[in-house]
Amino acid sequence: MTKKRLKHIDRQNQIIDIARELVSSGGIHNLTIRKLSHHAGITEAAFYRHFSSREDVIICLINEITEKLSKTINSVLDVNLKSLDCLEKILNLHCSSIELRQGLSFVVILQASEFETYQIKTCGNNLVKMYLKSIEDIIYLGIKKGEIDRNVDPDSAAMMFFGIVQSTVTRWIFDPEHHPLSEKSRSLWYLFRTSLEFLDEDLELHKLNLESKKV
Amino acid sequence: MTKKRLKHIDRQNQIIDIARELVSSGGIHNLTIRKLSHHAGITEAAFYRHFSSREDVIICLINEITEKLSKTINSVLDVNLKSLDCLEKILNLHCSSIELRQGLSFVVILQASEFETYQIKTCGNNLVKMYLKSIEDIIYLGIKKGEIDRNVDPDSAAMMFFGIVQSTVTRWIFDPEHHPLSEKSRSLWYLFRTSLEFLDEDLELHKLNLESKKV
Amino acid sequence: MTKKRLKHIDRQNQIIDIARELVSSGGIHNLTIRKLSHHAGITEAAFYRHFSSREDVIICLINEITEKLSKTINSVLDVNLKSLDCLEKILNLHCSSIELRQGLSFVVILQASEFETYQIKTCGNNLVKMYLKSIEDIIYLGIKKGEIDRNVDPDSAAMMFFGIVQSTVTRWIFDPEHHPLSEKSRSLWYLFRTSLEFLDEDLELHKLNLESKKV
Amino acid sequence: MTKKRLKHIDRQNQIIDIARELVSSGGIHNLTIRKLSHHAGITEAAFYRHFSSREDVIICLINEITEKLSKTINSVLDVNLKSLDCLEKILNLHCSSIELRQGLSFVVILQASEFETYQIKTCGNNLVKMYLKSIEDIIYLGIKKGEIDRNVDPDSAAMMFFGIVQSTVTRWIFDPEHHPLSEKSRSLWYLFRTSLEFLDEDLELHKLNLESKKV
DNA sequence: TATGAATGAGCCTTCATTCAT
DNA sequence: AATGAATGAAGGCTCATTCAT
Repeated sequence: MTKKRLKHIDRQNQIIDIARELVSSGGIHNLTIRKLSHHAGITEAAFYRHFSSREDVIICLINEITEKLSKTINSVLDVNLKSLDCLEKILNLHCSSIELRQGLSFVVILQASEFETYQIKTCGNNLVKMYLKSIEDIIYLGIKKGEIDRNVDPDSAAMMFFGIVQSTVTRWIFDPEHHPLSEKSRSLWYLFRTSLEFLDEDLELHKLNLESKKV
Repeated sequence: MTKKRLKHIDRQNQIIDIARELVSSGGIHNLTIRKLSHHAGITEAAFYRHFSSREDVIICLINEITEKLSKTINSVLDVNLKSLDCLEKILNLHCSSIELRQGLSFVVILQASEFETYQIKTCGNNLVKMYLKSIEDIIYLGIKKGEIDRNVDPDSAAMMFFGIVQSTVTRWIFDPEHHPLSEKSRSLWYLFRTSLEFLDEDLELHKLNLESKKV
Repeated sequence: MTKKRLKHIDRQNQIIDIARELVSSGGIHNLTIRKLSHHAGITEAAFYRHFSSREDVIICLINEITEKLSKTINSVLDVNLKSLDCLEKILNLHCSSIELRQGLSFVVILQASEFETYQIKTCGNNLVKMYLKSIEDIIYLGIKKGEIDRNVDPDSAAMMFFGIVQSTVTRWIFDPEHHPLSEKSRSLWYLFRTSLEFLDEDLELHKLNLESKKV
Repeated sequence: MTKKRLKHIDRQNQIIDIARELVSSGGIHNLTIRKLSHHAGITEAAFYRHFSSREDVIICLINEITEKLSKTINSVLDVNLKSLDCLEKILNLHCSSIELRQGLSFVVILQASEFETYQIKTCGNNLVKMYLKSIEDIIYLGIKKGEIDRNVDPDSAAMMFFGIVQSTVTRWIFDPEHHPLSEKSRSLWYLFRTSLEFLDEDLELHKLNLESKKV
């Protein structure tokens, strides 16, 4: 075992990682101090050196997910893409094998926290709020840049986007073989985009229309 | 206690009702035989006269929800409405206080079953499939009747509809006060409808376009 | 179901038979009122019409076994055989498939009752005493008739006979395939007989010896 | 309570000892985690620090008995005695108050394991096999050394020896006062010895016979 | 800093038995 | 003569957490 004598911060991160895996694979009540400790190669008592309670781990886990998710979204934003391409990229990232392997997607952890203590719920709430706000901002920008129909309500669109992610994950969880995450998300994406932009042919007509109005 | 000596069927229904409340208010691991029995005013041993196991209750609960949901959807279909109006009605029903009070909505129970035993998961899967199929059928009909754009993929649209319900419920659970179910669902609905039908102005342009092409 | 509405006595016998099977196949704590009732096709409450308690059934079972065993031994005695041939017959009966099928042999039920209530233990004690007494009587007769060495202590010999049955059954229970009841009992029987009678060659010498003494 | 905070190995041994007593005094279904814990002065939860399950204790108990029994037999063998004297010593040890007090004799534990799980049964089977093999070896040696009749089948003789132990214990359990273990075993032993060796008088005749044949 | 022993509350489930109908 | 509903005690076991060493 080379895992012994890790620094405090490293041990914490290790435990958080294990926590993510446990929740992903068996729901939040698969997250027990025993399993956490055993997987980390420490005693149950030693666990309490690094976290004050089970609640503490869950909160840290959610916060870490919030941060990572925020970073991921921001990294996509850095690239100078159209708003819709940004959203498409984000959706693809959610469905990528990478995110799945390292924690199934934030959706699962989020749902898991729904009925926990007040503090945990608050963290879950922050995660939702942060996520929706980020998506909302992208859509708002898209409207400003004329890429998205100005009649679209950014908040609702963000909710819808989140709904796509959620329903896709739910379906996938219940029947992983028949519903690969990536496939369905593609056709859902086209539908979603349709609701935001003008259909291609309509768009052209739209432009013509606008031009004729100008004249 | 005046509740003593109920008939088998009545006790079963009573227990299912309590089960629904317990899951709604505290997630599936708030559903314990102890709580179930105490709320029903019987001993834990007596519980086993009416259900063979904890799993049994959950399965019955999910099946009952599946049935009720199916009936609800069918009852809406009976009325000879446009497809989109049907869907709107269904969405409103999901958000109505009635459904909430008697079980928070099927979404919560569904999510709760994700990490339970194989049998429970199977029931959950049936619930999702039934629901999506019902919505899909309505959309398919709408396309046939020319009320919905024929380019729309019914399956994806159903998923999107389900996503709307899910994200709305999730948000509401985390912050019930700031996000009353009914309000948000309204604006989400308009967005959803837009993605299925032709936007009004575009529709006209569309017609014009078609006519000009004819000429 | 034609089993319903049996006469009291028939129902009792039926239950005793089921009890025997349950104990034989799973030890005495496989004998539960639930299993007894279900196998008999009656409710648990109805069981108490025929027996006053679980203890009652066990006592009746042991008594019935005591009676049957006594009859079996007596039936063998009727035939006018040599004492040793009687014992051999009895041993073979214990190992016969018939007795096994209808209750594995009294040995198992006997052992099962070792740590039950005082009353049950008393019945078990009666069974042992009756059995040993019967065997003892046969041996005593054999000595009187000059078929068995007069130095043999009938009580001890009976115990030894009982020991053969017990150890054979024990071995068989733990490894039924490698130790068929009938095979081993045969060679054990020869060994036992040797300890009672004179070895053939010695017997002849013995006779010669006696004759020479007479002269 | 002054017994608190024992070391793992000590607690384990203590629990095994209690287990032996419980089984001895009330059969295997008197061995409950509750009783085990109470007698050990710890909580039921604490029990699980030292054994993984009830099955685990039973297996450990049987294995420990197997080891001790093996050691006992081997210690007797060390002394350079005649085979028959060895067996007599072993029989006496089984009946000695020492072994009784510390676990009633292996016979009871053996019978207790008959209807338990596969793993427990396997351990019981090992115990029987080891015991019979040990006795068999002693008898085989006796035959080789000319102390035991060469016509004797060692396996059957071992079974017979085991049978003596079993029937003696059974009788004693059902009626401890009227059947002290030691008394009966003595006369049984003589009978058993007779079946292995030549009767004294016959032996002399035998010798004469042999001599006359030589002439 | 880490461990090993222990706790108390809770889990699901089965048992023999009772009693009103 | 039988049923259906209920009981109280006990079973094996897991949980998050504490504390002396």
